[in-house]
Amino acid sequence: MNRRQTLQKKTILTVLRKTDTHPTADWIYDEVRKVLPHISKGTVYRNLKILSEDGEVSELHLNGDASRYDGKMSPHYHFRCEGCGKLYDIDEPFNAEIDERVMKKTGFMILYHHLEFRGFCHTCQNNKEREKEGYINE
Amino acid sequence: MNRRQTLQKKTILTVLRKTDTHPTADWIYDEVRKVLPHISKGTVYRNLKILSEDGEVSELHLNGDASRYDGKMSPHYHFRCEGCGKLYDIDEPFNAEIDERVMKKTGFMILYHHLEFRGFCHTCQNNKEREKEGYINE
DNA sequence: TTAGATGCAAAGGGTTTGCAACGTC
DNA sequence: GACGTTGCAAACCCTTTGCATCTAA
Repeated sequence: MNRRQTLQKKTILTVLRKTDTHPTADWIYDEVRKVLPHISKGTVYRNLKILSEDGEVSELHLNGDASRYDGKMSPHYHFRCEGCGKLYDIDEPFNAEIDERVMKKTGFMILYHHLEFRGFCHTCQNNKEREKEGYINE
Repeated sequence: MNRRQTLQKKTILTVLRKTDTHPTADWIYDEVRKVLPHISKGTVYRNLKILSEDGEVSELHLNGDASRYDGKMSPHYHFRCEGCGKLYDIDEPFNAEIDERVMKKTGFMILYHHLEFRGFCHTCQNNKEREKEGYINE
């Protein structure tokens, strides 16, 4: 099962590498269609799966909605706002020792870890303030 | 919008508290049906969402499959085996300071964080060994 | 009494898949 | 030429929802 280099796959990877966001398959599909108008969603999904298996991108399963994909492969952490759902990269030093420590303790072979912070971003904190003050009601 | 205590909700919570696994809604549905044979899946989903909103259980979005629910509410970490997909609780001290630190650095209001280790469990490590030795082929 | 909860079934929505045609190696 | 890949559409499957009925408070 040897992988082939297709225009579709290359374009998907380019799109993903070019953005700083963590797009959904749907967004990627729209973006790729600007270059390859006839690409199908199935192809996008198939390639995202392949790229993820090959370690070219990572698939993030963060909430109940659609998967998101990350073209930034250096280890880094995330922050998700529970107000607006936006995902941010966190510039916090990656802790490599913790894998080692847990590996020793558990005997599991640990390859990496995901760390995600949850809370409210600046905008949503402000909105909460305004809610409290009575400007916004639900 | 006042919450009511129903037999369905109580049973779901009991089932979830009694297990050490991280079951899917479907497994919970089957389990609850042993006691309440006429409960519907919609009710299970609705209650899981309510319990999760109320902080009684937590909903884990770990991979592309179905959501899993965790009745253990004390903060703890997870390990997911990439071989068999099994999820384990990790007995590693919960790091509360890191929230504080990232909060100061970013200005985000951080409430909590999720940490998940990935790799291979004991069984799957052994299987990989056997694969290498040629006993298992793909 | 009344508004929240249930059961049922249908709809939703992201993702996967079967298949014939196509393109890469 | 062989076989991995594509486009298309239908199928899948987990989850949500509308609605009449029921029930906890």
